[in-house]
Amino acid sequence: MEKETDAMHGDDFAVVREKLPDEEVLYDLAELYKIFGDTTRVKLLCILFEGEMCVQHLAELLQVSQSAVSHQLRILKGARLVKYRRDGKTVYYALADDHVREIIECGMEHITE
Amino acid sequence: MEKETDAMHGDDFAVVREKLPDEEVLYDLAELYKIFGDTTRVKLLCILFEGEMCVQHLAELLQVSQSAVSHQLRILKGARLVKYRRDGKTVYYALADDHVREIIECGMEHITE
DNA sequence: TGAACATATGAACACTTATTCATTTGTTGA
DNA sequence: TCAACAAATGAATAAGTGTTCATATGTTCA
Repeated sequence: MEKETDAMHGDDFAVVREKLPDEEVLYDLAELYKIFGDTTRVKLLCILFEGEMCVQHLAELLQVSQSAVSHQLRILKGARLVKYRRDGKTVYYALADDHVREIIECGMEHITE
Repeated sequence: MEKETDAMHGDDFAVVREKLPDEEVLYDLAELYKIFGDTTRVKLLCILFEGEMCVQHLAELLQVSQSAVSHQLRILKGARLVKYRRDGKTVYYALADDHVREIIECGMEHITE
């Protein structure tokens, strides 16, 4: 019985392991979601749905310090979720692409079900 | 000029605030993504794509302790991302619905682009 | 009932992370 | 060039999180 059970597990494991994404992909996936897992960052991204905005205004809208926003924007930038352009002294941030929108909308569906 | 700028900001803010999801929704959204933002949990969910599995086997597949898996399953259960059924001494976990699959696939697209 | 097994849970610890504060970098206009 | 402003950054701190270890709960079978 024990032998049979072990064999069965072996097979199951092999099948599942085969279909499972690579360790690295799963790690990157978790890292991506980690970025969305913060209220400040999610708010930033949602605000940018409406178009580009400068750091100061983002801070005002979010009611957090300029420094805090800047730190978070750095993280979003690092994950290529936002892009930016400089116009004189001010820097305008915008969504990098529509993936961001899709990901957030996908999560929204689960929330508002 | 300063007055005009302030007025503009006021309008912008009002427009953006109007379209922005409620504070509570954004909080819940971040909480949801926070759950996906851990390698162990993402792996658990991906494994469950292939069907239900008991705690012990999940632990073996993930190479983590039974306790660790159990703790993480508790979190997934709390977020209604997984469901479970008891059969004797063993408990089998499975995905709660297809939302989970969609959310993970959505993130995958961003990774593998 | 009690031994054996599967799972769940609580406390503790190490590690990560978001914000704040102080400072620096970069840009404009006088 | 220098003062004023916008944004970025580094260090420090406080709060949150995942794992481990020990133990409890729940179930089966002798």
